[in-house]
Amino acid sequence: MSKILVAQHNHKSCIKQALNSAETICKQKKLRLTPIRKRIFELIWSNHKAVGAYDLLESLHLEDPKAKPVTIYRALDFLLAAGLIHKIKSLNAFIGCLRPEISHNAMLLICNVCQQTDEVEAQNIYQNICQIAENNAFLPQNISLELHGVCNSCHQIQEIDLNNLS
Amino acid sequence: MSKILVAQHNHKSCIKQALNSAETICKQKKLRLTPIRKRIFELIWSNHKAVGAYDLLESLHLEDPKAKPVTIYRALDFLLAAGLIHKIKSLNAFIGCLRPEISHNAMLLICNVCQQTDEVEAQNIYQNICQIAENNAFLPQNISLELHGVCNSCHQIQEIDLNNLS
DNA sequence: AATGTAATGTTATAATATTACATTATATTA
DNA sequence: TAATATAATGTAATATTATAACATTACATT
Repeated sequence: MSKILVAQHNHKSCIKQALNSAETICKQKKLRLTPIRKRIFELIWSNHKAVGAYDLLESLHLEDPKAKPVTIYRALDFLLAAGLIHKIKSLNAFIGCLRPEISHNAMLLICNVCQQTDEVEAQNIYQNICQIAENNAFLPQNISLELHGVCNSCHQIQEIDLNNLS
Repeated sequence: MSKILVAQHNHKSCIKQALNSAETICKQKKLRLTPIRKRIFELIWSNHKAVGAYDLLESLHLEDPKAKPVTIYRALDFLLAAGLIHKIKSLNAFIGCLRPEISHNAMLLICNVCQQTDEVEAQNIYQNICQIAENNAFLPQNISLELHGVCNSCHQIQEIDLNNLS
């Protein structure tokens, strides 16, 4: 089951699409997606797991041994500001945004088993949150909503494993 | 307005109540609220602002110059596990839990102006989140929900300031 | 009192992130 | 196009947050 799902996901086209999208957005917003920024964006997109800044640095070192932490953090700052990636605060890690073209109210679903992160629309939750804020006379500026758990694939694998054991 | 609100809040009794509550809970759960843990709990409760681990260390150093980071982190781990404090992931900081006696589904309201943090019940949001998770075949294990913005007091102050200026 | 478990002491270091200043590349406009 | 301003990158140092490993002490249980 899991293997089939993996096979179905053509990640190369996934990266390509993300890059195209990023380039379009940067052109529109007149932001400069320089080679470094683009490369780090690609590295973030190398899979669907959140990646730490120093993991990125390690990857970049293969191509540019002189790269320094600040290189990574500058690129991350740019990509965050451009809305092209998310920072997962509970992990101090970064993940590509699945829908950068629209300002969306998303919730991150972070799998504790396979570490893959998904992003789903959560407009009504955001409305709910803003309502509660309003009830408390609190002006919302930034929402951080992260859900850790077990994704569908991993859950199915666990079920299968349990069946095999019994 | 702000001054009146501050005056209304008797923080000494606030700390005292938090401590009583913590002691009751630890007794119930057979957890050991040792002097160190208790002291760090008090330091966290010294105001309603989230506090960093190294700020706590600095405070503790006034009483115990030999205290080390790990002393703080161990106490924090204990207090977190006991449900007596929260970690605010977006700040890497810690805050006393307002309702440790009940397992509650809370949302943290973090003021970007005065840094004070409030905690409000958000049962329906949690239900919402779990519903969306279910729709995505995702098993929720842990929710991190942090809302940054401007609290009532600070908002009122801003309004007053604006009035004065005009 | 003997023993096992939990808590703390102590040292070192890992992991994450930023500051400051020099240099280079790009954009703007004179 | 050259002059200038602004943005991006290079480089070194350091700040901030957090954990690992092992010794010792305190506490709980028998």
